[in-house]
Amino acid sequence: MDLFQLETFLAVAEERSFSRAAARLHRTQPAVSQVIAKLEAELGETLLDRSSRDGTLTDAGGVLREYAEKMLNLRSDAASALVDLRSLHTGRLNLAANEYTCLYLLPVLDAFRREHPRVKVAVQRALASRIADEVLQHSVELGVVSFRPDDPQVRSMLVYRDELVCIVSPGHALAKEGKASIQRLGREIFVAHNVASPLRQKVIGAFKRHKTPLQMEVELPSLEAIKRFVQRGNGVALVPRLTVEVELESGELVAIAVPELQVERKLRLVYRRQAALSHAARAFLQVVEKHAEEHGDPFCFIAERA
Amino acid sequence: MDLFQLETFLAVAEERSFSRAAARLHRTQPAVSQVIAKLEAELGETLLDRSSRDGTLTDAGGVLREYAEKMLNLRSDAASALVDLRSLHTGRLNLAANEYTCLYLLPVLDAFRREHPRVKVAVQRALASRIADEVLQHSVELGVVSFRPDDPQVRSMLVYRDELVCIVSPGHALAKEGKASIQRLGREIFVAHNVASPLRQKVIGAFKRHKTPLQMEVELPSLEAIKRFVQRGNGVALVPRLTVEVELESGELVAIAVPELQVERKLRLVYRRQAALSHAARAFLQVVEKHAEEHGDPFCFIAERA
DNA sequence: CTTACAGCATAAGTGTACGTTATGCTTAGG
DNA sequence: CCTAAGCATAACGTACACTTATGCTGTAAG
Repeated sequence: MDLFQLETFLAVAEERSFSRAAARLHRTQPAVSQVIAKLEAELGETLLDRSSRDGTLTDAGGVLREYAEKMLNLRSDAASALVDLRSLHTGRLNLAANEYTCLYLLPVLDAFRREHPRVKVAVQRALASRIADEVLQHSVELGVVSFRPDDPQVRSMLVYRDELVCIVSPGHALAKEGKASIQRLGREIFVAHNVASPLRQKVIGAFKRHKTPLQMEVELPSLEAIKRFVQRGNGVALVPRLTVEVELESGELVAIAVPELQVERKLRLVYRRQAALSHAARAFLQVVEKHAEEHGDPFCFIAERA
Repeated sequence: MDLFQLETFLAVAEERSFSRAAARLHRTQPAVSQVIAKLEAELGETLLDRSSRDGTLTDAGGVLREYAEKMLNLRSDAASALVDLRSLHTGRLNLAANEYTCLYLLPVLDAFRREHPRVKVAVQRALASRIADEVLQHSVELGVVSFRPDDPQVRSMLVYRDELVCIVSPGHALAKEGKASIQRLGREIFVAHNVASPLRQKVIGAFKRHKTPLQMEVELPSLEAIKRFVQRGNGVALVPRLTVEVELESGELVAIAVPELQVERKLRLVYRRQAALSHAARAFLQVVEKHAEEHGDPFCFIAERA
């Protein structure tokens, strides 16, 4: 029992004639006869009442007709579901990002949603160290990380350049100056993020190189908490510029240039392989490219390892 | 997109491997590869992520899988529905009979229902003259009539011999005698059925042949009414024995033998063609045969024009 | 790093099966 | 009784799908 046979059978049942069905199917009458005969032989049932000459179905034919209609409907449903998927009228996009890189996603997601409003988007918060694994295990399709993953199965694409920026409250002694040496910073209380990250190591390394003591006596669990703490006039913090853009703009926080501490952060989209991605994910990559092109620096899009 | 392709696709999706799917389908691995490749080409979509080597589906593959499962389930549902039909676990039997011949059907229907309790039965009351047409137009599959239809498309089978019997009430003058000549009957009031039927013509003809006047002054619309009327002591009536068997047994009515009025009634099942009948109808014919064999005369089954 | 193996793709050859044209059979209508 | 319509059957060619054989790629082991 095949869809091809059922299609032929339904045509005969609807046209109430072998010859007319053949015409409709752009085949000859014997072809139709043979298909029906084979189907009947396979099922062990007569499907059409030849004696009546009016193409009436037998009881078995009537039963089969219902199922045949359902199956053929499902086939066209499936076809249009695939078209929907391709044209992004449906679909789902699973992303992973950590607290900080998540911020990068927001404007891109905005653009993506505008272009493909029917595609569901889910951003899952994850530790940066685990994102590559999640991509590999199909938990998510795309992830945002701030370092190049070493697993060769994971492709990545540079999507954003960020930098660490030293922030103080507007009322802070350093705020007026607008810059400070690393030695000067050493006299301040450092507010740190209490997650082990490559960022943290870089900062500690820089201080060590300049033989400057680092007073890291306050550790807070979220960037939001760090910002609020600094804003109240408590010490200084080194955070990705992306996370404080709004506050720097509004003057709630002030950035201090520290020549010895120019730490660049490269954000990358990581994914399995272009071909293995869903239509939604591929479309997302396109939006990212367009977004990068439109915004230029610091949204400097550089394709690496395409 | 064919069920065969979908079956292959589902096997691969479930086994998460082309090779294992091939083994399950008793085919070789290249065969599976080719089927999938062709399906993908036809749909213009990659269905399986080859890079992952763990047989994961792409988004299109995931969408297709759902539809494929539904379709294949429908196919097996259809197959078992046909088996149900064949084994008479389902089905429907439409019959037609008139007021009188309906009585013949009752014990047969009883036997049929005992054998095939899941088959629905509907007896439609119809005028004898229209039953052959209804059979031809597929309104019903089987009909019971008391004459051989002349339409060559309608097959018939003799299933029962009945006779006309003259009935009077137990208190009637003729009841004691148990028999009467046609001339004697001529002196009685005849209660007739007010439907034009071949039966009626036969009776009138017999009286004419014996040059006996026929006092047909009461016409009633149903056999039930005629029986009740005669039972009250009003005249006599000629009715099929089948319709008064119960009353003759219980003594509510008395049969009078009339040598000149021996009218035999042959009941026939009419139908289109054996091959065009539903499983239920064919089973019904078998039950009729068995019933006739078991009960012998007057259930004398004679196959005519098989 | 090299090798071996696992797994899918590709190629070439073969058989089945479906399509075609030609024709026969059955039934309805003139 | 003859003709026409409609389905079945026959004969034949082609195309598709299965097979075996082999290539390619990525992964794991030596």
